[in-house]
Amino acid sequence: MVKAQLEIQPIEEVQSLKSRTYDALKAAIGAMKIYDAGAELRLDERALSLQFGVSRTPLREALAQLEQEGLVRIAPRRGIFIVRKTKAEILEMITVWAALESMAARLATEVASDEEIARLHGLVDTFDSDAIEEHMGEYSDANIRFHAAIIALSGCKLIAEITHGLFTHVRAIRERTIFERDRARRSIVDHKEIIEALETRNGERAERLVREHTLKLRQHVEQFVLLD
Amino acid sequence: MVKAQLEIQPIEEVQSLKSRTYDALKAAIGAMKIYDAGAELRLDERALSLQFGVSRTPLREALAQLEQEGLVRIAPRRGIFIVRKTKAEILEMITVWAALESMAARLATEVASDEEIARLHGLVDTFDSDAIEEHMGEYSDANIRFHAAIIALSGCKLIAEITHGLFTHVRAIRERTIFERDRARRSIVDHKEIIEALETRNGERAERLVREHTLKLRQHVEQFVLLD
DNA sequence: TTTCATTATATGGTATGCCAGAAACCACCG
DNA sequence: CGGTGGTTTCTGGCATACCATATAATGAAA
Repeated sequence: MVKAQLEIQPIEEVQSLKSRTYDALKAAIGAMKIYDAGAELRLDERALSLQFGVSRTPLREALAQLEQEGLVRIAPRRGIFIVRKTKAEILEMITVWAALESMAARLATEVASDEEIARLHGLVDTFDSDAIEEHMGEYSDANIRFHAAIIALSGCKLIAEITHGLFTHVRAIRERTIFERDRARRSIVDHKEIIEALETRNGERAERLVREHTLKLRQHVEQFVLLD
Repeated sequence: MVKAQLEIQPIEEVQSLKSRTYDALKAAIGAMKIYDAGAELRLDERALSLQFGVSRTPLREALAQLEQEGLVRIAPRRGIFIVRKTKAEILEMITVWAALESMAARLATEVASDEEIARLHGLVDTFDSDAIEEHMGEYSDANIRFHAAIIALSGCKLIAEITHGLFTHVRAIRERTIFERDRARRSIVDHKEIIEALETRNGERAERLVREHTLKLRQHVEQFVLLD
């Protein structure tokens, strides 16, 4: 049915080539298996400018932003390289994640509505029962969504922003993670406990559970992920 | 005495105009009272390029980085504006700070040496006794150094990096903070407690004290800082 | 005098060309 | 055959010119 009134939609804000190039580059880097042995980490400005169909100027501005964000390193007169994070750096990222998400959980107990918290159940129940093994691939995504949901519940945009930035880096090593099947199951138990703490508005407990849960991940990565 | 062998020293790594412009711009913005009423928030590319004596290209790359960092906003065809953070955003930054520094304190109890922790005393004892009122200006700096020291003790570079970035924004409102004289005194008490928790390797307590201390600051800013 | 359309101008966006440094290549010499 | 010095080439750094759009200025019509 066509509405009687004008369909006003935000004018197609044609973004600048710089920002579009930025997005495209970021996506391309994200989709790349940069930790594989033979991975080509060097970026060629002129080649990229041809591939994207833009001149080097907006491309370079996009690269400058990616450099600021830590995704690439620009070596003057040497080349532009995709940055491989060291294992130590990944561990630090997870540590920061633990700090931020646990704070988010605490905030959530103060500001989130009962309905919002209840909605978390939908993000864990999906993987109840024994179907876990078959959905291991999906588990990781669902896992991420659960944690993102808690952060959203805190209402703190900055925490969401920072953790999202961290995720960009961390997910690149996801494929190098050896998921023992038991981890997913234990994880779900943790998640349910976290939800319960949120529901009972127990800020201290929610914070602690989230922190410990994420620090478990850190330890797991430290033990089982091969890097460097 | 002149040594018999050549004095090799790292060659003066002349930074690119882009990065030098970035530093200069960041410093200039930092030194500016951007929250004053009549503050000129608009930046003129061509004027800046003349003032810095560089062309617009490296200047724009520096601006792109500052935009990524959230210090300026580039409105296509409209202008480049220094970003004023809203009070809500400042509060979020302090919240993140609390989360990260409290995690840093926890880490410090695990990895810092006794000597390193002992050195913290030097950062609070300075303002012992009643000399506080006269040094109110310096207090703020010393305060910052104390917190930075704890973060350094954690050994987590990423926490240091992120909080440093936050500080860039937060210090801009420092001059708008009404410091009741009592706050500094209570602050010192808090600091001493924190040191004690670190010395006794009480991670839980150190984390809690730091969090509560910083959240006090948040509440103080919420109550007494005028913005927007 | 006010308003609206037109024009001018200012400002950021993009493309391009040249420059300098670094690396690769090569020829010459030991 | 290996190493050294010179030359070429490749790549990023920078400057500049031009373009597109937003805004200001201007003037004509109501």
